Formats: sequence, structure tokens, C-alpha cells
Amino acid sequence: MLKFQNTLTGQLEEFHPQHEGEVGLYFCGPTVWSEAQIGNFRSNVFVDVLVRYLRFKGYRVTHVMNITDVEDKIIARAQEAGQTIDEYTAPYIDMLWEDFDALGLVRPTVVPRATRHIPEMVSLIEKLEEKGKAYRSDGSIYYRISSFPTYGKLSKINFAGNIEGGSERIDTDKYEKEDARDFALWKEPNTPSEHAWDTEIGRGRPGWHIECSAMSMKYLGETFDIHCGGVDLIFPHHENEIAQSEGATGKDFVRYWLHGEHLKVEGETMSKSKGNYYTFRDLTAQGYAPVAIRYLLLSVPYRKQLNFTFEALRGADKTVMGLRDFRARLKQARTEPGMNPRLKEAAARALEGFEAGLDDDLNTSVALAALHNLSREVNTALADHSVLEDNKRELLELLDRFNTVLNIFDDEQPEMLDAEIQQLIEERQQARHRRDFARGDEIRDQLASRGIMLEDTKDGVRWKRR
RNA sequence: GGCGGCGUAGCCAAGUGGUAAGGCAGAGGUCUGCAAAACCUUUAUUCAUCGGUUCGAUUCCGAUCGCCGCCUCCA
Repeated sequence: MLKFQNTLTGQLEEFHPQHEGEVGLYFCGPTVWSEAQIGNFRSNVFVDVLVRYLRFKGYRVTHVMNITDVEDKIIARAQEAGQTIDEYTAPYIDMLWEDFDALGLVRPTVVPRATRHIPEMVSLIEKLEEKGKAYRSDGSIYYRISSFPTYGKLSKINFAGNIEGGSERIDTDKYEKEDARDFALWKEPNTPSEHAWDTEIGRGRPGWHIECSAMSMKYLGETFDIHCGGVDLIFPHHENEIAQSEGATGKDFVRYWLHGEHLKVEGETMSKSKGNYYTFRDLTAQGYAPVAIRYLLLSVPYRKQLNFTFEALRGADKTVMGLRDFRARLKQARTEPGMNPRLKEAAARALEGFEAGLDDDLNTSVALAALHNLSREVNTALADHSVLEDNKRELLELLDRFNTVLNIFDDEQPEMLDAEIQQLIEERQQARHRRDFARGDEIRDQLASRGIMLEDTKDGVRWKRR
């Protein structure tokens, strides 16, 4: 039984989608004004595993990830560069998809862009105005929080006590707001020349929060199943989404709120000033494999802070290699007909452990342990040739099933060798038959320098690319 | 100041009121012409510290120390 820790209720709850067999899921995607850093990708990997596991369980998933391509910083920077908003954001969006592919992230079903959904936002704001939940001030439109009594239910922030303590941070003079907590739904242009949209509610640009409310409800309905994001979005972003959406529809907005924890780097906050700020490309440029980064990011349950260290990343790299070699070895194994009951049982146990782990609020650590235990048992069996034909088939199918969720085995293995390399391997075999080990080692080193690692076995020679 | 999370072997970490998953690294061994790979064995009497509750706590409670996050636009 699949269970999630729901931020809204603070409880571990059984998951039942509102429509049998179908799941609507929204993830607050990136703001495309700079290159994303690895912490962003931890959230992406979390959502990726979540979507993949829901599909593994047989659900049809509509996976929506927005792109915030309009925002004050974007408007300002585009203007500085003399570019349109689309021109300014295009390279960051291209980079996003390259990183997505490299990390093996499944593409979302729908990727709405804020700039393409201004009418939806406008009509949502109009609806709020009609209901008296929004007001105009100084050319902008604000949400009236006093009209939404349950404000704070997601973040559990007690505003009665908080306003007193933290009020210095709110510059009440700057905004003509009724209440310090009120937030902008629609902002008037700062300057007449600034990029803005002419709409029924005036000239301006949307507030950040309204984007997600408008786009999620457009594609998933007024009530949908799962909304994900990083913990930092709980307040105010998701709290405001609830206020806007529920204020407008009068219905529950989201049934399960799941929030991913942040990343620490070498035990500290990642920040540019500390020099420990890394983008995905920083790591791949240092030679770390994307799949190793993926493995490290998914190896710790999403609700736990993950301490990102280079030692751990190197470990992840070795681990992924080991698993990949394990599958390749199993694939190449020569087997006798039949089924070894011990291994059949091991496979069943692995599947059970894998599902039990992921069912428990997506505990990937436990799921991976099940895979590693299977790997050890099968490796042992491989060593004494007790893997039989039916086991091999069943185990390979099982690994493929696991991989639909984990996506850590890439199929690099049986690509065609260059004829030249093939020939060298053949030549080495002949040299070894002549007991000419010097020549054999020479060829082995030659291949190694080209990234082809040889492995001598009783049955012949096995190779792999490194 | 208010609220929340965490502190488990060299590193990343799971976990539970009944005696410590998994990965990486380390040590020894098997195999091998040497390697590599693989396999086997091994690596925390102990879960930040100090108290308390309990027959029993790493797991519950309290205090202390340390780290991280949120408290208006940062995954």
C-alpha cells in the first residue's frame, strides 16, 4: 500500500487518487533566469522517481511541470540585454532539457510556460475580484488574506504571533496593502517602457504565485492529487497557491502535498560565497557521470536532507558501475536449462523489498538495499554457475522493471565494437594461446588506453567500456 | 525572537522500545602467468553529550552542544 507523508496534514497517509487508476501531479518547475544548480536537480530527481514509481504501480500519470519564464529578474535582465523575454530565457530552457536528458529525467506530460498562460491568470484574478478576495491598490492587484480564514494551514505558521515578532521585515510604506501578509496577484509596470501585458485587468505582469494556480488547475482540474516542490516553497508560495485556488473555486486544491528537502554540500549550505555552489555542468565537467549524480541524488529519501560530498559522489559512481557490470555479467552468462528455486525466491524477496521501500513514502534507500542484496546473491550464484536459464530470464526482467523506476542502468554495453578493436582482442587471444603474455599484456594496455577494459574468464574474454 | 528538521562506523546513509539495512573506502582470503573483475570473510558492544521514564532506549521525555531550513517571491 503506497503511503505518503502529506505536508498538509502532517500525517503518513495511504494514497488514493481521486479518480481510480489516474494521478494528476504538479511540480513547481524552474525559473529560467540562470543555470540550475544541483539542489534543483535533487527535486527533479525526486519527482522523477515519484512519477516513475506511480507508473510502475500501474497509474496513468499526468505530470505537469511549469516553467516560470516571467518574473521581475527576468524582465530586468532581458531589458538590460536588449532582448525580448523569450530571447533571454531560450538558452536556459535549452540547457534545462539537456540536463534533463543527461540525468535520465522523464519529460513531463505537459510543460506550461507562464508567458503562454496570461489569459488563464487574468481570468482567475477576475474571479477573485468578483468574490471580494482581491483588491486594487496603486495599479496593482493584491490578494486579501483576511478573506481566507485558513491561511497558514499548510505551513502551520501562526500569524497572530508572527506578525509582532517579524514585522520589521515588512516595509509597509512601500506597498499600499491592507494587510502586511497580502501578496500581489498582478503588478503594474515599474516603468512605462517595461515589458508588460495589456489585459482586461489592466497593463502589467502576473505575480509569481498566480502562475502556478492558473496553470495547475488548467491542466489538472480544480482539485488534483499531488503537488510537489522543495521545502522552501511551502511558505509563501504554496500557501498562496492554496489561498488563490481555493478562494476562487471553493474546493480543495490539492489532496497530497509532498515536499523535498534540500541539499547540503560538505555539511554546509551551498552558496556562491562559500565556493561550494555547483551546477550540474560543473560536475560533469569534472568528469563525474550524470548517472552517478542521479544515483547519489536518489539514494537518500526525498524528505531527508542529503549531504552532498565528492567522496559520496565517487562512491555513487563505483556503485553504479558495479550494478551495471552485474547486469552485463548476468546477460552474458551461459546457462543450463531450468530454474534454481533459491534464486527464484531471492528475486521475489527483492521485488517485495523494493516495493515495500518505495511504498513507504518513497524510501529509496530501502529499495536500493533490496537491489544490492539481490545483486550479491546472484553474483555468488553466477560464480558457481548455479544461475539457470529461467532464472536468468526472470532476473533480467526484474532488473528492467526496477530500472523503469531507478533508471540507473544505461544500455551502453552491447554496442558494436570497432572492427579494429575486435581484431585486437582476437590477436590477444592468439598471443595467449602461444603463452606470449608480453604481447597479450601489450594489447590489453593498448585497449585500456582507449577505454576498453578486458576481463579474462574461464569461458573467454569479456570487455566493457569505461 | 517564532517555528521545523537533523546529528548512526573514514565517507554517503536506512532503521526500530528488545538489542545496528545498503553502498563506497579499508583488511584478510579464493581465483589468476601477472592483473582486472568477481566471490567469500571481516570492519559500530554502539547510534552527538548528559540526565530521566522503562525489565529493557539508538529509538520515548528533558537539558546541553553542533549543523540545516522557513518566517514575502530561493528546489
